Amino acid sequence: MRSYNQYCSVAKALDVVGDRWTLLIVRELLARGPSRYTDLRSGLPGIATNLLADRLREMEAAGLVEREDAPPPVATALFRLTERGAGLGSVISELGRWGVPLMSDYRPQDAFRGQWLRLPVRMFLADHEPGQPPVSIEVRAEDQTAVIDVADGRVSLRLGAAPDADATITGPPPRILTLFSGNLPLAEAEDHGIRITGSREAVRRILPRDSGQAISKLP
Amino acid sequence: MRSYNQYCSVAKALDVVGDRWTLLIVRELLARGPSRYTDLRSGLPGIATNLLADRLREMEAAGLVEREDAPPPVATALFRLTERGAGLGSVISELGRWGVPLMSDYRPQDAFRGQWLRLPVRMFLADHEPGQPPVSIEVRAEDQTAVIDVADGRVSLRLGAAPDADATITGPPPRILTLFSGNLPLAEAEDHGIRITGSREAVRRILPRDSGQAISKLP
DNA sequence: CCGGATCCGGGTTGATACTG
DNA sequence: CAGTATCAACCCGGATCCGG
Repeated sequence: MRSYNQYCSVAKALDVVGDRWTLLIVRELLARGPSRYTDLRSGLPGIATNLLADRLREMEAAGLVEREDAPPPVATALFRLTERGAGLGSVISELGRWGVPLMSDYRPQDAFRGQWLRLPVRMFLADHEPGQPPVSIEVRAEDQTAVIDVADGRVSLRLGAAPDADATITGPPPRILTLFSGNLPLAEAEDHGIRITGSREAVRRILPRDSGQAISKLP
Repeated sequence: MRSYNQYCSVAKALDVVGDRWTLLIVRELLARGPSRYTDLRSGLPGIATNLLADRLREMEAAGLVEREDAPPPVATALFRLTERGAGLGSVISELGRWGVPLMSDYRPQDAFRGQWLRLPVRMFLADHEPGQPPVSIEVRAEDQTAVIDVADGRVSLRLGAAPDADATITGPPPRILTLFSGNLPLAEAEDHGIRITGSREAVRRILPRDSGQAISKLP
């Protein structure tokens, strides 16, 4: 990217991360952890393969990303954030928070990935009964499956299935987001395309208690 | 900007503010308040005039900016942030904080504007003696002049001169930044191109007490 | 299948000139 | 002062190809 040539820390930061796709690559590495090239590509639907390669090189040169050659047997490289790169987490968080109201428009061409739930989970959900034993909740949105683990008073999300989950939540991504943000009472969820099986108590345990104003009301 | 077409609030946010120059226009409106077109242009050195006009139109359409026609006497239009646009303040702050270490490279072609000190002032300076009477400190960096007002335990910056200031700080922008960030002890400042006149007590009152690790050490 | 490199068309940006 | 017009240069997106 061309430099803005301004002696201002915001401009200097944008000189480094202002290129198209750069911050989304950081988002992906934050959400997935160290990733292979191909996994990054699938987590960044729409990116041209040459652009991903270009950006990763630039980000490596800028000290945001490290390329780690895996040991001989696998022979596949991993990309991971450096500490400096991970320092962009707060920027991503604030951008994501600001963008929440925009989630009310879900267009057919919008892609969705399970790991993109990690930020909303951290932002909206909490364990309201930390004393209780751990539970796990499977989330199925579109064709993506992820698992919310609740333990030690903390809520976290991982990719993959959990056949023995205490509950499952199934529905289109925007409905699930609305549910998580506190704008869709659990009681009304089933009327809006959400299906819940198993322990509703487990779900109630982590949903926001007060309705957030985050996402616009349902139509 | 082309949409990323991803159902993720970070991607949606970047769909709106990810274009080149857009966040810097927000920075400028945050730092200066409602501004005329020409003032924006001078606060965004390097921007092409057609791009500024384009961006302002897009930002108006996106609800970030309002165009206010001033009352008859002046007959000049002002651009101001909407509440939604001002909500980007935390994004700008985090970007600016992340960019602080990059301020160690000051290149000859880097432009500088007095209002760009507003973020560093808010980030680094504080009134350590809130009980004392108000003071004002004039800052001269490059050809820019600004005034730091200290009153009611708060520190703020405004553009313009203060002939009756209690103290003045003069020096190149990077040295002043280093001083503000706590990485240049006041005692050594004069050896590094900083000139201070008037009450050093007034200056000491607002400088950080502990040396921050923000900006890299001096060469 | 993984991890890119190369090529090309089109859209965006940048610089400058010009205008009400 | 507040933009519009024009055009060249650059960047991005999409497709294709290539070596392990």
